[in-house]
Amino acid sequence: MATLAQAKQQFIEAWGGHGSAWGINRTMAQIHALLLVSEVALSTEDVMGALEISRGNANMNLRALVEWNLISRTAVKGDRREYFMAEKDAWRIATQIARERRKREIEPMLKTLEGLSAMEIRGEEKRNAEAFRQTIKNLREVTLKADQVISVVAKAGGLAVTKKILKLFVK
Amino acid sequence: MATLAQAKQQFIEAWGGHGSAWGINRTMAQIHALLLVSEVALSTEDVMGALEISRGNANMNLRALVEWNLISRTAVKGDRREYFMAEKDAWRIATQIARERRKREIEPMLKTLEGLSAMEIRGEEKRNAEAFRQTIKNLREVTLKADQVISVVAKAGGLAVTKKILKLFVK
DNA sequence: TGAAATTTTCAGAAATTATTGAAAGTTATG
DNA sequence: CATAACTTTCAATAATTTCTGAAAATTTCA
Repeated sequence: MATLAQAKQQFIEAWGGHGSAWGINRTMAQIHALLLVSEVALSTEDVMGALEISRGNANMNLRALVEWNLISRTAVKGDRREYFMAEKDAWRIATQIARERRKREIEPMLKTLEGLSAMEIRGEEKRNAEAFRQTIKNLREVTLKADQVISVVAKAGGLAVTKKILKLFVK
Repeated sequence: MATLAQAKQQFIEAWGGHGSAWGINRTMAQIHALLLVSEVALSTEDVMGALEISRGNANMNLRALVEWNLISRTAVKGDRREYFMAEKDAWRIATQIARERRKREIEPMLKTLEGLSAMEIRGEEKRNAEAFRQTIKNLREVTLKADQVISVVAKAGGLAVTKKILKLFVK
């Protein structure tokens, strides 16, 4: 039987580990976890202390989390320091992550594929050039659909709506 | 105006770059790209030559791609070497990647969250423990839905079906 | 079976990415 | 406006990941 502090610690470590699986670094994910399970807003110093990391590291990753819209800066009256608190709504966390990853992974890929589509190819091998062009076109089309699936889900009204939609497709 | 070879080269480099954005390493993505735009199956030597990489590197990443089900081994008669060819159907490529990432990113996260859910927490701070438990429960629920969304799409009959489904939700 | 061809492994090297800590930069307040 | 409080930057370093190349293992075929 664990204490609350131990359970939180375990969550922070696990979240840190998973973070690296989906493209954000361990420390950023750990800070996110720490704030997710903190009852109060935390200062940079608090984060440094809790995770035993340097000021520079804490600062850089807090800023990144703010950019991802997963945490926000907040003021504590009578204190000049900046405090941070996490978005706690799981649905918003998920859609925010989806949005951000879409921006980082899918959009650049679409740009690349569109660039290649627009490219004119000189040369003799008409048949091969055509096959290449078709491969790119198909990849682009599928990537675009993935993009749309993510957009639709990220814009859906919330978990309840998504559940209903899913029910239509899951037997 | 580019030659076909130049266009392919550009695709290989771009695909390599994007690969690292979604968790597979540059070389693995480049090999995948190379095979995607190759008209014929290629041997390990061919891949080493085309991308100027070592045998060990080529071998390891070809095997990883086979594990991801993005390429397959194939035989060339009269040749004892193994040859590799890529799945060219864009829809299958996408669903295969989705499946694999779901396995690597979502499943472990669900395991973690379930473990934490099952954990009994001792201690005085009933209210705080309850809030923690609720946070985990919500994260788990949303992760599960994400899992299902991916499953549904990955099992859908193909691009055409997905397009139709999407039309119901995109104005 | 045995020798040649091919594939796999893996320890060390190289490349990349993350972290530190101290200095520079900013901002608030007496 | 001077100084203290706090935040940001960044060059050096550490940690991690990827790659190489040669040796070991496996497979094929005469």
